[in-house]
Amino acid sequence: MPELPEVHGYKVYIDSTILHKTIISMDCRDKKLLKKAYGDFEKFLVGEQLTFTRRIGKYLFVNTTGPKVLVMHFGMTGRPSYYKEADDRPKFGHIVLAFDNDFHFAFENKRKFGWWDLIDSIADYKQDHGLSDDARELSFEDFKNSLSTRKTDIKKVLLDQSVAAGVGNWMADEILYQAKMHPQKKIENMTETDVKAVFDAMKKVIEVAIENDAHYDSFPEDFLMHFREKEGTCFHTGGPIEKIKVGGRATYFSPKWQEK
DNA sequence: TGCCATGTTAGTAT
DNA sequence: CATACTAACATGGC
Repeated sequence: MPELPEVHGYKVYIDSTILHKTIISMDCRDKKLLKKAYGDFEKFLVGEQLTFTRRIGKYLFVNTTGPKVLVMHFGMTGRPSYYKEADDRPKFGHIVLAFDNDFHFAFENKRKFGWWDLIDSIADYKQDHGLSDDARELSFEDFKNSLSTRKTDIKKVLLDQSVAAGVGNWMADEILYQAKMHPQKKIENMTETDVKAVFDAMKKVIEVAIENDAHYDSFPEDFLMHFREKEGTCFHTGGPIEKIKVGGRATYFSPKWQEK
């Protein structure tokens, strides 16, 4: 479930493995994962090198020595994998690049919700897809301004990639737990102090998750991740963790701790 | 066996 | 245009 911290980790991994090597071939088992024609990917990637990456939210932009930028989105079940022997292709490595050092790069995607695209400009893409600045770098001013026009539940707004790019379902629950905010709290009923509390919690959750390599088990003991599953008990109140639907998404929270 | 999960996108409705 | 709701996408895991 790659959200901002996981994709950050993927970026670090990719930066340390496949940059500055010439791509000698590409293989794609399922063309549905490609947003452009397969021939375009071959044309613009084979013979080129990947130069540097940039992450905005859950999107990873990979610059090349050619005219195009490769965009990767990992969907719900994606991850990168770098390996040597062609026989070691991962089971769900649906897209593979081969490099001139004999190593391979697989874009693993168990449930095929991830995809690749080829674009001309990151700035234009960000604009056209309504992506906000990455949540890790987002300013409080921008966050506050995005919220000011909204009237719906805070959790729905947190999941909106035009508000805080990179926040996904588990992060939204964790942020609201840390901020002591009910997921269905209406934006219009939130004070500036409330908004700041959510913003600060968002920054904290992002940094803690990145520090721990998005490894949930090593998160602090008062993080919701540890008792998010059913039968969980709130660290602070000892009360139950409840599961509801907000915006069609499974939402876990502590009713005693997170008041409306 | 059948439901659930994840993130985005598209379609429709208000 | 903003917002909201639903379905679709794919498929492993429980």
